[in-house]
Amino acid sequence: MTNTPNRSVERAFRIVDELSENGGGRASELAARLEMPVSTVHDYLQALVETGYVTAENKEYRTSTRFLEVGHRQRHRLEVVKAVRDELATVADETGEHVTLLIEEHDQAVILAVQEGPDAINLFAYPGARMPLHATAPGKAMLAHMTDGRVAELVDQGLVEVTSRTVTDPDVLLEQLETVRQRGYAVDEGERIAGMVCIAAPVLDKREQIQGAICVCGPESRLGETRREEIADVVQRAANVTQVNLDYV
Amino acid sequence: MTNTPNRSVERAFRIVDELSENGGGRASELAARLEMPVSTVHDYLQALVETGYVTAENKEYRTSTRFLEVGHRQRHRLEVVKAVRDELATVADETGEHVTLLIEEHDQAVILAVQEGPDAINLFAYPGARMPLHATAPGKAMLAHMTDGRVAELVDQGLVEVTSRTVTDPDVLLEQLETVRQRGYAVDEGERIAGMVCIAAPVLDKREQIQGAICVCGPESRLGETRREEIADVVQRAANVTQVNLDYV
DNA sequence: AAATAGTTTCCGGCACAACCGAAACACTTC
DNA sequence: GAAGTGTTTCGGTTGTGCCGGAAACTATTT
Repeated sequence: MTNTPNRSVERAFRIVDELSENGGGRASELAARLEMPVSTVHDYLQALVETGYVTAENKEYRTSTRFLEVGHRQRHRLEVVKAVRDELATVADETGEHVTLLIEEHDQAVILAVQEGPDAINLFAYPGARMPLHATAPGKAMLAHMTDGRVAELVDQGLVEVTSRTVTDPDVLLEQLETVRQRGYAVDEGERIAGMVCIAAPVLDKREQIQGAICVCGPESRLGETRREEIADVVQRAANVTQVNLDYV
Repeated sequence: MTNTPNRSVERAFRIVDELSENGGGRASELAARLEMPVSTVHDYLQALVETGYVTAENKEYRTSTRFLEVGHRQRHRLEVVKAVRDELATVADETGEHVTLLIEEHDQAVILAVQEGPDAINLFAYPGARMPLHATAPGKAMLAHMTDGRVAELVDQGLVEVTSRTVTDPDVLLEQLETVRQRGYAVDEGERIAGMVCIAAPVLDKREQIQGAICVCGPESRLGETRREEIADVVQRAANVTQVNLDYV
């Protein structure tokens, strides 16, 4: 399975990752961190600069804006983004909270768009940010509509504990997913960020395939039982509209 | 100079570019387009998927959201973006037009942030979008503050004609750059997009090094002589504020 | 069902390019 | 100006990327 998937490619992106995490660096720094010979790292950096995906400014290397370009182009093409159009803004207005659109990719939940309502808490949410599926409302909303086999696989990979409230028991998770299917929306109570409650509805296409999730996040203090239900309604409506757009286009 | 900058890296990113341009594709498609053996392309795709920068969905490959992530992280770290904070929004409000923040990278002007005013024309402007320096107001604003040597180098590489109005004569360009330095702002009259006028002011740091440019774009019909001067004032003020933030932080 | 065509995936041996040690080269710093 | 730190160049060896060919799928047609 894990044969030899082209070492050069793997190494090149290891370097990119490292650059991205530390916001840039010098050849020797990277070499030390990645435990590679300096000369090798140097060769790679040179090659990466040549491609235009890395820039060098006086021996300081950093990832270039080409990543933004590629990222945005792809996002633009994803149907969900088109379909969700101004729904996110509506939800942000109506709830006042922090609203995001997410999709599933590589077994993780990834943010594609962010819309902050007037009272939104400032979260570390930006397009491209990723998080485990089982520890978030949108993740659970999406999991609830995947095949049992797929879910089992993910469970097997282990349910990482993000906060003390994170669901790590497979049985509890499966039970919650059933609830999600019944109610039509998912909730997370400080399972990813302590003190934050998130409510998310799944976006499905006409074949009942999961395409993403719309998520509202706010502080626990502000989200009592009744307020949650209100929000759940708004989010579900937005998800439905999106679904219609998706099928129509 | 152009020795052998790691062929694998170059090829990997050629494939990424191709995927990005066409919004994805199959192994054989790419192989045909890039004139490479299918098996080779297949190997690369496999490796790319392994890294997480490409996703495969039932034999359809596309660039993953990791590009967004890397791009946004870097953008977040660029000082100009922090410094420009809400200035863009102010400019968009005051002018009503399409406002962008750009930097220079790899001899091109690259958009980092977009803010649309109430009357903004819908342009193909997104973070990461790039354009030639000499054919845009922000580009000229930045060129005006680069060393003569640097400018000469770029001129030597040729001044591509983007529209019929694009400045392609080196002498004219140099003269314009001088004007930019005197007036403090640059103008482009349909030199990149026919019918669009752009006005841009350079953002410098305390060492007079160019850090970026703020740009306002609107339709020719709406931007008469007096209106342009008004906009020039607004943009220049915004650039100044940004500069102060930049030096202060 | 069986046959056909068009893919993707696997395999393996050869050639050549990645790899990295060592040396040369830039720099600071004392 | 010598010593220290980091970058770049060089080149021989070795391991791995490369790609032709074949097998395994998938889809479509008869």
